[in-house]
Amino acid sequence: MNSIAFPKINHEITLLGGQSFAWDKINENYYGFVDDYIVKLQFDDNKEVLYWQTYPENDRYDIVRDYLLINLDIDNIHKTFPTDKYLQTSIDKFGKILILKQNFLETLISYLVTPTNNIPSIRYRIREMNKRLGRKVVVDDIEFYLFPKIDQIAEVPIDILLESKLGFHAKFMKSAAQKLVKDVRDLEQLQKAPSIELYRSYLKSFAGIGDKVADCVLIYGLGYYSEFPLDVWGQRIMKKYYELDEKMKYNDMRKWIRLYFGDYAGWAGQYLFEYIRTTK
DNA sequence: TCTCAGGGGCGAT
DNA sequence: ATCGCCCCTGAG
Repeated sequence: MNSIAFPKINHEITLLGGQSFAWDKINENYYGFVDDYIVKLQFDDNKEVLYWQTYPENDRYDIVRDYLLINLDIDNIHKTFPTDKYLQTSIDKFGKILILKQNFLETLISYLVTPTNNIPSIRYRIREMNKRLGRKVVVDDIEFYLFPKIDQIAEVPIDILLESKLGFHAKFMKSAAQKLVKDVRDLEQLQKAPSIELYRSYLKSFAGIGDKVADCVLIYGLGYYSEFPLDVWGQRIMKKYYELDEKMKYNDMRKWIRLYFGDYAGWAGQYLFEYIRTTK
């Protein structure tokens, strides 16, 4: 395994906390599917050193660096946060949490599975799909499967997705994949002149993507850290802990949050929800 | 064995 | 604007 100095990141929360469904912790090692690779990570007890390797092609540091935002100074992000007792307590308690830079297409497809599913269930279903459509990579005698290519999902018979237990999400996934294949030119245009509002309205033009899923794709798949996905649970927390109006709507709440938490509101959300989830 | 909610969104009223 | 329903799984 390769090693690099790595700032103290709470890897447990970062990798298994629910922003990504790609990681498994097996014998103190983390294995995850990232683009065309299985990535293996290991952290020393002091969280100062990261050991890593990529498979089947080894030593792809660029993949690890970009995915884990190795060169980003998280302290600078913390400085943008408001003085807030919950946030501060959470950072003191958990240390640094990272928002992973996930593949855009994978994030979009994966979050179509999230409505009315819990995290273990989402992870299970995505792995079932990967088994059927993704490339197999064996690491440490364990079989892993990569996330399928978007055109594979576009062309796959719907039955294969249904066998993967994707249920009523299957048709959304397939039609989304078809739309993504068809929209290559539009996506290139969006990448040339990226804008959060253009991306948001593009995302919401997909069947199966509403406000919440759109925010998830914006922050986790596109790196718009100002976005703060609000599931029913998050809305409940905001109402209770920040005394927001009981009838406040999604978009009004989003505006309030953006104003209060600042440019990295979504990043702040990782700390906030983790804290409240574990100390309620 | 059975019911039911689980990190939403859609379509019909 | 509100309200069933979507498919499947595991918890109780």
